[in-house]
Amino acid sequence: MSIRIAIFDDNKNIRNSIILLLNTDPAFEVVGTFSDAQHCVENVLTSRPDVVLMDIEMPGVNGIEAVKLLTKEFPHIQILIQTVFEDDERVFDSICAGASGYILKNQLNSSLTDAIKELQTGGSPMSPSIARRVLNILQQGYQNKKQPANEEYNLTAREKEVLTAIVNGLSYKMIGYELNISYETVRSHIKKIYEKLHVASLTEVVAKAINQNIV
Amino acid sequence: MSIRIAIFDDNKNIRNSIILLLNTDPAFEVVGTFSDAQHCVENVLTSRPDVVLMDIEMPGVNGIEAVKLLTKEFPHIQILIQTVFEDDERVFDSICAGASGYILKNQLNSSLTDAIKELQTGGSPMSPSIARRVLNILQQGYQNKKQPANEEYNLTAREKEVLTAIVNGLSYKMIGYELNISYETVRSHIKKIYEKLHVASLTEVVAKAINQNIV
DNA sequence: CTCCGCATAACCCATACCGGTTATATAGTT
DNA sequence: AACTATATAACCGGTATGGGTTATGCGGAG
Repeated sequence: MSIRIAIFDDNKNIRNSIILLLNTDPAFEVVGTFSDAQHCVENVLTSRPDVVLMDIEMPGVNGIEAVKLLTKEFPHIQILIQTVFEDDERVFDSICAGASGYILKNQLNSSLTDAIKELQTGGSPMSPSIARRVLNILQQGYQNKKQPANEEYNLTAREKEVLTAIVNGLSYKMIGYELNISYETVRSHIKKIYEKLHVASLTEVVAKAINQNIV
Repeated sequence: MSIRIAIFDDNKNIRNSIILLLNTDPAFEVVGTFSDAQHCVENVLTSRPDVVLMDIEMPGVNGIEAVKLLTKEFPHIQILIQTVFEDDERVFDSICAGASGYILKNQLNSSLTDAIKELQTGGSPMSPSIARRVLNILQQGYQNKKQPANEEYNLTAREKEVLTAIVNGLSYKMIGYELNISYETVRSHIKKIYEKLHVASLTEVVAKAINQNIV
């Protein structure tokens, strides 16, 4: 059974050349071509494609918005972004919107058919230059998240338990009940935590614990 | 000028077959092969490769640790992970450690040479199945980060000021002083905030404010 | 012009939290 | 055996928070 494909692209020439290309391989069947994404949900509903080829720059609803709409309605649909843009912003937004692949138009031809087949086997075709951007985004996110996590406060296991309970909003009394220790023991632990984190109130503890993800 | 390549892999057969493969193309020059990453920094220092092929599973220092060490010492080095593993954990760690590409061993051969060339032109070769995982990681990170940020609590500008002060660890008295309002007014605002955030203590406010980045 | 949201402010009372200090038992170290 | 870290526990006194209630002045929506 052939792979059903829908094409969204505002450029008629590109649409036609893609159709020509895909028709040379019996593995593909173009079931719909659309010049805008205004009615993409209905278009997909009626043409029932396995794979959607999506341009980004289009009049009206842009490709990224369309991806959001489509993945919301059809969570398992495979969407391959094909565009001339390769800025971080659009790459990131497309992925977050739910695209399964992202390839550049300047290297379509041979790779497009491979890319579609990869989509069907659970892969995510990506142009190497796009992949580089994706990696950079991930690495940056990692740094932003993990950077302040370095400082070591030498909290004991018990103190971390208490700390977690505090961050979860429990009162001293509740913490004592949860950990099967007395109210005063909870206080003892918390005093120690205050010392080690160099703070003097629960609010500061919570802020510090979350921001430096100690919990 | 040919691309200088260093290989880290504990399997002698794999090392040899990679060398054989790369030697068929004059664009490549293997300048070092190492069975472990114990002395990877020195190895790279002496062999001066443009591209490092790195296995993950190795005795002693594993490939991900090696990537961290190498990118720390040589920030501009290109490291291509080649492994049989494709679990989220290792993919994520490798990228965060600073790898520029990640391909699976079961599809080396033809693609390895292409991958190395892509690295040199600023691309990040990735096996499609790896790329899928990377996209999933990004999408999840996005959801975790952005999802809880949507809820609108209808805090007024003043309430947000008070909230920020709370998160910064100020006491009611200090907040009053900072905002030039009375202690009791601060309390009034905080009571309102409790209502709107559906909480009943400062610790909960701080945790909620930070986690849902209201501040 | 009246009602509502907002910012301001005050009061009472109860409970929670903070700081300092002290103490015991246990386990691991030197 | 003496020392250290950890977990446990208690007491006192002081300050901070939390809940409920009420009130005033201002500005915008109807």
